[in-house]
Amino acid sequence: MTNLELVQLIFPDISLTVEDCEARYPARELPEGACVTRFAPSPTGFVHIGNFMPALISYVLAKRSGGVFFLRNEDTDKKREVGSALRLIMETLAHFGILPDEYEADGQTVGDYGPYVQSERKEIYHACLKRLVERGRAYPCFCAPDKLDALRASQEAAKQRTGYYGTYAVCRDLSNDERAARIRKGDPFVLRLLSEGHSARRVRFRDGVRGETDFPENDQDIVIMKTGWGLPTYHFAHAVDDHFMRTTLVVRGEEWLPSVPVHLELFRAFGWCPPAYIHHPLILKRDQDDPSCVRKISKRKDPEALMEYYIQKGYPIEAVVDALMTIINSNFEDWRTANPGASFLEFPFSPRKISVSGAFFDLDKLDSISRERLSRLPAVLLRDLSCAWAEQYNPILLDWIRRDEDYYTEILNIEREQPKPRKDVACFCGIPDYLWYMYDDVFEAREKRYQWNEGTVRVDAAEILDLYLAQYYCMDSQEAWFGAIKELCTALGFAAATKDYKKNPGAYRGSLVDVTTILRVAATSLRMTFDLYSIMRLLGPERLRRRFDLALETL
RNA sequence: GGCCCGGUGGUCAAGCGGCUAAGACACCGCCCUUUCACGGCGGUAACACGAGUUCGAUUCUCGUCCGGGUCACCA
Repeated sequence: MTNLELVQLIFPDISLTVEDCEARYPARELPEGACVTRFAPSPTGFVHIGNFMPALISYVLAKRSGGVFFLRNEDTDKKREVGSALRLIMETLAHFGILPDEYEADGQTVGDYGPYVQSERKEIYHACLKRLVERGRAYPCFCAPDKLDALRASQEAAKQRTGYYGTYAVCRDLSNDERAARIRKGDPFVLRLLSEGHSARRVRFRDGVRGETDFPENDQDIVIMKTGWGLPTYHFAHAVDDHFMRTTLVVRGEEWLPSVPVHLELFRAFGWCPPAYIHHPLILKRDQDDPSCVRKISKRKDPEALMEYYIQKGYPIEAVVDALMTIINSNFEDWRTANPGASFLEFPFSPRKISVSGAFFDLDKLDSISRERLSRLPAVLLRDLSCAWAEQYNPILLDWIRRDEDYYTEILNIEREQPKPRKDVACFCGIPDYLWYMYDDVFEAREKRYQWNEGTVRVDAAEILDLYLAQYYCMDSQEAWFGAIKELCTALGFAAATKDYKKNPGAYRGSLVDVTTILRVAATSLRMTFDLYSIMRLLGPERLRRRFDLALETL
C-alpha cells in the first residue's frame, strides 16, 4: 500500500491541500519591519501573569512596528477547557488596554486569517497532516498510553534518554498494510512526526533575548495529532497556525526554549520559514512554606499570579503595566521617569533589553508605582475610577460614594492637586481604610482605640476641645485657622511654636504639637491622618462636638 | 538523570577588561513640618566559588557549586 492510499484511509473526506491554504492565507501586506504577533492562550481559566507578560510584549512590538496583533484560541485540550474562559481572557486583556486586531468571539470573526479558534481549524491541520503522511514524514502510532509508560520506565531503568525515538519508535517500522489493517479494525491511533533529526547534531537558532543559541536536534517522533477528535498537539498547531496566520514573531515564556528544535523540524518538514522567537524569563516566587524553594509563580498557590487579582484590588492599569514593563525591560524605569505621562506604547521597546534571568514580581514596587500614579490623578478622576471599581468589587465604598459624591470628592482632594500630593493609596481597595473616619456612622460603629499621647489627661483635653469649639473654631482659611490654633495654645499656656517649646520646655504645659494631636485624635481617633484643617472643615462644628464628646469618654 | 537557561545588595537591575561597582523599591537615621504624608539629605547592604587568559578581571575561558526550565495524546 502506498502512502497516498494510507492517507486516503486516514483522511477520506479532506480535499483541502496545503497549496489551497497558501492561496487562502497570502503573505500579509505590511510595511517593512512590521511584526505580526499573537496571544495564544488556552481557555482554561483566568489570565495568568505569565501569559499576560508575552501578550504585553507581543502587543507592544506589533503596535510599535505598525504590525498586527491577533488572538488565537488554543482549545485543543478539550479536557481542560473552560467554556467561559475565552470571554474572560478577552475582558482581562481589554481591561489593560490590549485589544487584538484579529480574533474570534461570540461567533464573530474579525480578520482574514481565521478561524482563530483551533478546534475550528481541523480541516487545515488535516490538510497539513495529509501532506506529511504522503511524504512519509508522519505515521500512525498505535502504542497505548500504558505501553508508553512502560517504555519510559524501562528507558529510565537503563539510564537511556526517554521518549519515542530511533529504535524505540516501534510503530515507525510498521508497513502501510499493517497500519491500514489496524486502522480498518478501528484501533485508536495518533499521528507522529517521523523525525529525521539526530541528537548528536545541533541546530542553531537566534532567540531575540539570548541571541544565537544551539540545541541538540530533535529526534523524537512527537505526537502531532491526538487520538479522538483528531486535534493537533500544541507543537503541530503552532507550526501550522503561525505559518498560515503569517506570524513573524512568537513571544513566549522561557519554558518553551527546549522545544524549539521540535518546532524548527516541523517548519522544515513543510519547507516553511519559522518565525522569529523571543523567549522571555519567567516570573518566580519564593515559596511561603519552604523559603528555600523558588518556583514559577503559580495560579493555585499565589493569588497575585492572576491578573484578576490586580483588577479586584483596584490597581490602576497603568501601574500594573508599568510594574511589568519594569521587570521585562531593564531600561523602562529610566524612560518612565523621563516620560511620566506617556503611554507605554511610546516606550522604545528593545527585545535585547529583556533580561535573561527569572525575576520575582515585587508587590512593594508595584505599590510604589501605583501610589505615585494615583497621587497624580485629579480628585474627580480618582472619584470616577474608584466608583467604577466599587460598583464591581466594593458595595460598602460604593454606598459611601453614592451618599454624597461631592463630599467624597472633597475628601479625595485633600492635599491632592498640588505639586507634592499625598501618596497614601496604592489601589482602590485601600480607599476605605484611608477615609473611613470621615463618615459618622462608620466612625461611631467601628471598634477603635483612641491613639492619645502618653500622659494625656481628661481635664487638659477637655479644656482644649471646649475652648477650641467655643472660641477658636475659625474656618475662614487654613491660615486663619492655624492662627487660631496658635492663639489657643498661648491662651492655655502651650508653646505656639515648636522651637520655643524645645528651647524651654519647662515654661509651657506642652507644645502646639500636643494641642494638634489632641484635636486630631479627638476628631478621628487617629494620630495619622491627612490634613487636620481639611478634616475639621469638612466635619463642621456640630459633628465635631459629638466626636469630641465621644473622645472624652475614653480618657 | 539527560538537555537547556541563568547566578551583581532583601527585590528589580545598570555594567559590557581599568569605576570609590549606578539607579529604583524596601529598610534605617537626620532635616523640614500642626500629625501623617510629601520632599530634601545621608546610611546599611552585592559582583556564588576556584582555576586560567591578561599588566589588570564583575566583565573573557574552563571547572565546581547553587537556582530555574524542560523531558505528555497540557499548553
